Amino acid sequence: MSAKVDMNRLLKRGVSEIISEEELVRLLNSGKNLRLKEGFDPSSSDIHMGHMVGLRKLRQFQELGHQVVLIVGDWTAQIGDPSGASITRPMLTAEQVKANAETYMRQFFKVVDREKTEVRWQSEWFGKFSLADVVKLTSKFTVAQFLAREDFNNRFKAGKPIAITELLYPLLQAYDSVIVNSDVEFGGQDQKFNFLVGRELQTMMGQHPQQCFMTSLLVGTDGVQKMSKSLGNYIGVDEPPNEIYGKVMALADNMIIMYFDLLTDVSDKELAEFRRQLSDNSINPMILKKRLAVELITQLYNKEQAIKADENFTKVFQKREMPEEIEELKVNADEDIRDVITRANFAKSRSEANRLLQQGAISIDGTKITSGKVSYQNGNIIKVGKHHFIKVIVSNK
RNA sequence: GGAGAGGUGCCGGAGUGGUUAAUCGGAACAGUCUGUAAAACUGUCGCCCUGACGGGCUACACAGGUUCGAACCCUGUCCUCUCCA
Repeated sequence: MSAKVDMNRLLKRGVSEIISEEELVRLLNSGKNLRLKEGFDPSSSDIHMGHMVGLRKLRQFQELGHQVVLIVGDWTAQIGDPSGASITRPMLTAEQVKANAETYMRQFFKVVDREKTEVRWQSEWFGKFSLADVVKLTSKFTVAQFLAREDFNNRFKAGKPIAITELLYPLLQAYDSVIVNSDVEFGGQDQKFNFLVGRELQTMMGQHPQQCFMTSLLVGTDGVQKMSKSLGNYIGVDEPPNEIYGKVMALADNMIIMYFDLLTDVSDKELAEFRRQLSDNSINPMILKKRLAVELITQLYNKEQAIKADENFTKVFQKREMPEEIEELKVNADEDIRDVITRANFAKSRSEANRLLQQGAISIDGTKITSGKVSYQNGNIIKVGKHHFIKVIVSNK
């Protein structure tokens, strides 16, 4: 193992809290191959940049030779994580869980090394659980212990409901740690309580308690709330390069540094330089966002795709030219253009298409259209808004 | 078992008999501007006909009812939440 590991980068960048850091450093220096536990809920399957902060950490640990243990929470998925706002979640069928898990893992391994990952399904052990086992497990903890958790405490004080199953969630998660003999558990800061229960349970069961590695929460594209799928302020890991590029370019300027810090490998020195340039206005923030977009797409796809997306952006959005590839659509010679753009999915309804028409958002070969009645010629390019294009193929009846 | 609160458009949340397709905020979309798919500004934002003017239809949990007229009043049903025991 390389002794020249950049501990600062590993243990500081994108890290919110480590319990305990001292012990973790000791373990890292011991030469032992650590088992790094990360769990996920197959109730949702998409990974976004917010998750990527943690996945990148796993990757960095893997590069030091450690082993990731990925837990598929097919059992806890049915309970719902209390850290979320909503308590009730629909029960998923076995097929749904399986499909979600597969999607999740495909995305997970865009960042994490599959070769150094062990995948375990909760049902492997909880499937055999009896009521007696559940009672035994619950008997190890008290209500007071659980009420110490901030989320539970707040809700309790506010007279808001706490489902009994929610209390079970941390217990099950903790039990996972025992089963896989976890050395370090990874997750967001909101997982702290669950992680700590894991430590206690492991100790009770005669294991060395796991270290808790909590990564920073990434602020979403709205610039206010943490990135999450349900808030719709996310950039998905699985989105096409052009989408990712676009969403990055749409970020508010004051988020640039945070994204570089948490999601890329640019050095601390360079980061400081970016900060300076932004504060004294010696650089157009747009330039940095382009760099950020390229870095991210390179990580998730490859350099080539990143460059392609970069070129596409410059062409289509900055120079307002047409993209390289434009989809084709067959139209009838006398078809109303509002029907055409509705059919092309540029408008949800004809009414919406009509509004676009009135707003002057539609043009054919660069000429603005004000009436729905137009005649087409093969190869006409219809443009809707700033960046929707379609090439017309006239079909004669 | 008892007491109470509430279910409104993508989301949050006003409205409590007529000028309400329904204030406002957010999201989204369009336009202007710009060194940026940042910011700012303007507009649009149920469906359908119309280039526009204008018109039609469907909507405020569900089903009935009262009324010239109901998201708003009454009855029933379903659902959610809180408190006391």
